[in-house]
Amino acid sequence: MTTSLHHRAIENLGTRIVSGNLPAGHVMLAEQLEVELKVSRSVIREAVRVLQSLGLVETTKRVGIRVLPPSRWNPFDPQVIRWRLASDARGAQLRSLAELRAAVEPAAAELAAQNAPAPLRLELVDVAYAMRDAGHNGEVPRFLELDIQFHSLLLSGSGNEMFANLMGQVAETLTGRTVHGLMPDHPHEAALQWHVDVAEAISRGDSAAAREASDRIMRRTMSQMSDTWTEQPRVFIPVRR
Amino acid sequence: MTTSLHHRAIENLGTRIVSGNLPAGHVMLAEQLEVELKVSRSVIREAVRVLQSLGLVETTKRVGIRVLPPSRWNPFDPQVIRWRLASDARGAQLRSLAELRAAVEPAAAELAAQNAPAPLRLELVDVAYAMRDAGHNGEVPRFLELDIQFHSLLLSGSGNEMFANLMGQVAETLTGRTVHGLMPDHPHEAALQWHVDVAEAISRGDSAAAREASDRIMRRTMSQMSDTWTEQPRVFIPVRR
DNA sequence: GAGTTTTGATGTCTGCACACATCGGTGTCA
DNA sequence: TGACACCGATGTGTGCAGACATCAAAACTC
Repeated sequence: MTTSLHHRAIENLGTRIVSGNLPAGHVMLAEQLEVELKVSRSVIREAVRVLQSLGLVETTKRVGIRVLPPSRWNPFDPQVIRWRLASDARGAQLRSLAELRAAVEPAAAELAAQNAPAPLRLELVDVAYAMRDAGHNGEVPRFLELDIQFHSLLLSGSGNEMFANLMGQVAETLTGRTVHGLMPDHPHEAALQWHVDVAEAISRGDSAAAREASDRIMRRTMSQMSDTWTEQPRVFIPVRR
Repeated sequence: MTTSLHHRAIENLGTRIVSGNLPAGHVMLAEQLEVELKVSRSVIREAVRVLQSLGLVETTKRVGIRVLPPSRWNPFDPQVIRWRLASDARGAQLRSLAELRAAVEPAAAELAAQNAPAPLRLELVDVAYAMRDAGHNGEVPRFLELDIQFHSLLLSGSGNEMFANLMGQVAETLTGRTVHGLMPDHPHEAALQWHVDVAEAISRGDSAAAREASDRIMRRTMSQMSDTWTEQPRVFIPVRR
């Protein structure tokens, strides 16, 4: 009752498709889904429309509802990301997000140093120092919270709405990293200082220093996580012409 | 006739919302939309469901269909990007995409040098040299085509499906740049060589050189376009806690 | 001001007509 | 006789109309 029926239908089909349970090329009939999910046609139709806009299925007359291959999915949609994180491809999704983050955050730091509003800069500095303290004291949950806030502020301060939109996904990777025990109780001392460096550089408008310090953080986290990813298969999306 | 009714309804409402014609907070009634667009209720409902999944509207009982502020839109959705490119915010959208591209492409080049399949590397080299020739001969349309192909191959070769998915948007920015007369008839000589450098570096698996050459290309294009963007207002998305 | 009732919009279900892609049969021609 | 083009039957999504259920905002009562 808490969520609407069509929403539940979307979740059901979305998770099954992304998990590979419903493979690409598999065709379903609207009528069959009605009885399977025990909902009416209108609910099915609304759910299919949303899945269609996400690139997960296509509908063809006289054929039915066909599941599309992963290369057609919208990899930036929050729902698709969530479903992938809940599937066997969780590792590959985390790597993709981490690579994206590693590319974007230094650029965001550079832009934030140029454009961020003054209050945001001040808050960023406060959070960086609070992070350092929490890290020294081994307060893991508080450190995670501040870490998410720091990187959210950084992305938001870039003034690029696409960068800012990655906040949610970044939070996923950070929490995922701590939940999976990939974070030590006491974060690396240099990394803590680099966060402070980023905040201070942004605060004084030094875009080059901000980018460089952020880049250092990203390179460290990437090298830290790369060990666990080597076995993840990479997917090459063909070029559409 | 070629497009379905619900698709036309999505286009109609999507363009009007993104253009600001239907401002944030504006509420509509499904019944009212039926008569306005002269379609049945089911068409309206399916369209609203899709717009809801894009974060453009929310539905509340007893209130209606409320338009959400831009901070809630999904800035990575291809439809949203297309609507923004067709609106007054075209400049801001192009800048966001260019900033994203500038951040991602060097990282993609680095990854491609490590992971790209052999045939893709060869094709990339061919395209780079073809680009250089087309640039020297002032064949503008052919150059644009090859330019798009080059950067598509690069992103695709990274093996990161999120990077690869930016192909379409990158094509938009490149065509938009030439259409708007921002491209000279004879591209910068050094830039042409940098493209070759990227391809060669990827071909021989030199990830550092690939990143550096790609970074040079990006820095040049950004500085080239920055003049036209200075007047575009930046939007700061608040941090959600 | 707190609790209750009313109200009005979305949410869900159902039956029907239509459009149209696919498939198989029919007819024509070589 | 065989190959091919045509064409109608069939099945499925698409669109429509109307009914009832649900639930939260708003009005009302105490």
